[in-house]
Order: sequence, then structure tokens, then C-alpha cells
Amino acid sequence: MPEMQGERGKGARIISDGKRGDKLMLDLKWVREHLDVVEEALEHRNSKVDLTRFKELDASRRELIVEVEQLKNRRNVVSGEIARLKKTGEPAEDKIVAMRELGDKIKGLDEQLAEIEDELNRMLLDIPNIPDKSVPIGFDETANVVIRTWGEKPEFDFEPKPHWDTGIDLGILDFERASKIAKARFVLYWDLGARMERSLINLMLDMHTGKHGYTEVFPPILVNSASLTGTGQLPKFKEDLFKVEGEDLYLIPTAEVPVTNVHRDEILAADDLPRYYCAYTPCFRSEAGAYGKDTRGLIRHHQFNKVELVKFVNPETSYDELEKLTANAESILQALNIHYRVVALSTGDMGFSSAKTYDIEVWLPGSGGYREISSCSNFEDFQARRANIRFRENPKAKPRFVHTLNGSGLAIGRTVAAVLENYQQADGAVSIPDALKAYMGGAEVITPKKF
RNA sequence: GGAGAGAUGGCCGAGUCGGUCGAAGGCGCUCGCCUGCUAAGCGAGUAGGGGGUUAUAAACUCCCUCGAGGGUUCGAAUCCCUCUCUCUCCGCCA
Repeated sequence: MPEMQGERGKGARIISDGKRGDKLMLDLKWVREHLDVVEEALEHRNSKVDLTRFKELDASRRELIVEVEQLKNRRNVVSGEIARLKKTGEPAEDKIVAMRELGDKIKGLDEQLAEIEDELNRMLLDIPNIPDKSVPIGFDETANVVIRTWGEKPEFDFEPKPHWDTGIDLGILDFERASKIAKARFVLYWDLGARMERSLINLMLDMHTGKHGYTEVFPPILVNSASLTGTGQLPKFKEDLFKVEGEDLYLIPTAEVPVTNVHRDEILAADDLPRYYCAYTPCFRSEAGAYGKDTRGLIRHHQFNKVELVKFVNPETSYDELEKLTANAESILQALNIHYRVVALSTGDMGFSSAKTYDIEVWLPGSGGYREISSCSNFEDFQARRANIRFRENPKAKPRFVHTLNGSGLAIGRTVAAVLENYQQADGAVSIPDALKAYMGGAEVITPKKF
């Protein structure tokens, strides 16, 4: 059965393309030579890996390699001699016997080596990315730093309502029917609600493809475990995913997974870079650890829509590209004229694979302050190494890992929430942002309706 | 879902009864030569990865990889098993 791949006790091996001794995630050599940096990073990220054990394994790995390769060399040489003897009809029995013994020895050593590499591999898969120097150091979100704000909080001469109240009153959000059909943390949109969801998707795709230079992609929404390992969701965050029974397939938690894996195991040319992709997809998350959190409204659902921005870039430019990518995501909220702020996440709050992350937090006047609506990250070569995405500076150069970035541009459901809360009126109606009117068939306002 | 064919280097494609095959040949590409220019022609080079040595250089050297994993063997691209993918036909379906 297909799911075997990832579950045969060799899980880590799935990212390497199956060949022994090839790339081991966070570069083995690099880790070996920067143990102090790794140690510090692990601490800042509230993460732990047994580096002493790592050193032992690394050392014995190399010893074994030397030993086993010498033996293999001898086997190759003698096998050649045997071939020659056979050809001339001379006896070779003694050599064959000797090689039989040698073969057993090699087999034993190879097994030892495989065990060591498996363990090393697992350790490396558990080491998070090393934060960039510019990332604020801190234990959790309280150490995050606000970088800038845009726009103004809207003034209301009434008590602004949370979007779920507005949405239910207008009839456009139907949580009851959604939970009947599926379960809690799903929503069914009616009429102009559904239309707004679709309009936002189109507005975002149009802006990113038309103004910001992204190429639109529509990828598979079910992906295999190799793809999830490439972007870092597996093996550590399996419980966040929905898996298809009996298949090596998972519902994507974000379009980052299929779109980044577009170039898995590829070597790009220098002038292929940078590549900008944007993709609309539904996303699926089990929200396993989120009991009781954000139970109302559109904020935290098992299924939600998102337009995602993904970049493959030359390592030298990746931090500039992060600024641009963040600005591209921000431009959507600017077009909608909704107040937000940009926050640099601290070392303790960043995702596992990220070297630096900006969150864009949108203002939700009705339901409580600033909420993340986009998360823009530079992964440097972390994902590229796992997913084996490389490029050549010139046709003769050795392949190097690209840098990958991504960010939401934006989460659709949360954007709907932001519109409902920021554009609500005293009479309970919601006016349509100018940028959305054409997409919504010229509608100016959403007024209550029953469905 | 049923029946069959296949998976080799950037691409095409050869690999005989298992024995210098990491792989003939062609195309493409790179460098050089030649040539008023171009084309043609000539010569050389042209996979990825992991070790050793070294300055984490160059050079040298060893090992691994012919879809993936496992097996047989002194030795496998070549034989056996499992899986994945592609193609053709039938069935089914938006």
C-alpha cells in the first residue's frame, strides 16, 4: 500500500530520493561546523535536540563510510580479476570464496551505517530553521515587534458587532447548516456572502498576477507525504493534517505545500529566478490543539480559502524579496482600505521552517483587535534543501539551493471577516468596499435576507 | 477496475548467454580551431550525490546512483520479488 513509504521505520529517507548518503536536510556539514549556532538557535526557538549524540553519530558515520568504502573498493577490484580469470578459463575459486566473506562483512557494515544515518536523519528533521540575525529574540508572541501600521481604525457611533453576528443577521453566514452538513468549524456562505468570498479570490489573483508579476497556479489539493516533508509539515506536524484513508495523500493545509513542491528535485537555471507564483486553493487543517479557541466566526476553520504567494529566488536577494512579498500582500488590504499592522515574529513565535516571518494583522473592530491575516516568511534554503530545489549560477556551476518564500495574499475567510467588521453600518447593513463592487456585480451594500 | 507495453545521462536511444557499463550512438549545449559573416566542418568537454586528502581552493582519489525498495550472486542497467509512475486498449465517469 502506498502509505508504506512514510511508515516503514525509514520515514526520514523519503525526502532523500532514496539513495544512501545523499542530502540530509539541514546540511549535515553545516550543522557539524556550526554546532554553537545551532545550539543557540534551538534555545531561542524553545526547541531541543541532543547535539552530543549528534556529534557521536556524525563521527561514527564517517568512520564507517571510510571503512566500508575501502572494502567495497577491494571487492570491485577483485571482481574485475575474477572476470578476467574466467575469461581465460583459469581457476578463480579461492578469490570467489574470499569475496563471499568480504561481501558478508560489507553487508553488516552497511546495515550499521544505515541505522546511524536514519537516526541522524531523524535528528536533522527535528532541527528547526536558524533564525535570521534581524529576528527579535524572545520566548513567544509577547516578544514580537510591530514594524509599521497602515490606515486608521474606523470610527463608529455605535457598538461595532463581531462579524459572526453581522453575517448571521444578514443571512450570508450559516454556521448551523454547515455543522449539520460537516461539523463545527465549517461555514456555509449564502448569496452575497458567497459572492464576496469569490470576489476576494478574484481581486487578489488579479492584483498579484496583473500588478505584482506572479504567475497563477492551480495545484493539486491532495498531496503525498514526500511533498509535506519537503515543506516541513511532516514528520513533525502530522496531527494538524487530514489524511486520506488508505492512501499516501493528505489534504493540503496551505497551497505552500503543492506550489513549493512544483520544483522539487529540479535544478533551475539562474535566469529562471526569481519565480513568483500565486495560487488560490482551499486549505484544510485539523486544528487539533485549538479546542475552545476562536470557536465563533470565520477565524479558525477546518476548511478555508486562501490565495498564496510563493517565490523561488537567488539566495542573495531573498530578504529583499521578503519585503516585496509582504508589501504585495499588504496591498490587498490597502485596496480594500482596511487598517492593519505588520509584525516581525520573535524567534519563539516563528514557524518551524522559517528564518524570518512577518505577520500582517488586520484590524477587527467588532471581535477583538488585530488578527493575523497573512504570514510572510523567508525559509532561506531550509525547504529547498528538504525538497531538493536547486539552481545553477551558470551552466557549469555546481547546483546550489534556492531560497523559498511564501505568504498568504490573503486568507479569504479572515478578509471577509475584516470587511464585515470594518464596513458595518449602524443599521446592520454592510457596505461593499469600492475595490470589490465590480466583482460583486455592482452591489453597493449587503442587507438582511433569509435563506 | 480489467488486459498489455514501458521507465537508462538535458533530450532521443543502444545495452548481446549477468563480468572494466556510469553506460555505445545521435541531438542539444560549452570551449577551442577553421571559415568574408552565417551555416557546415574539425577537436575536446558535457549527470547527480556522499567520503578521503586539502585552506569548507584547485587538483587527485574512493564509494553510491541506469524509476523506487528489497533479494539472488564473488560480481546486476542486465535475473527474481514488491511498489510507484507513464503509455495503449476495454470498462466507468464530471
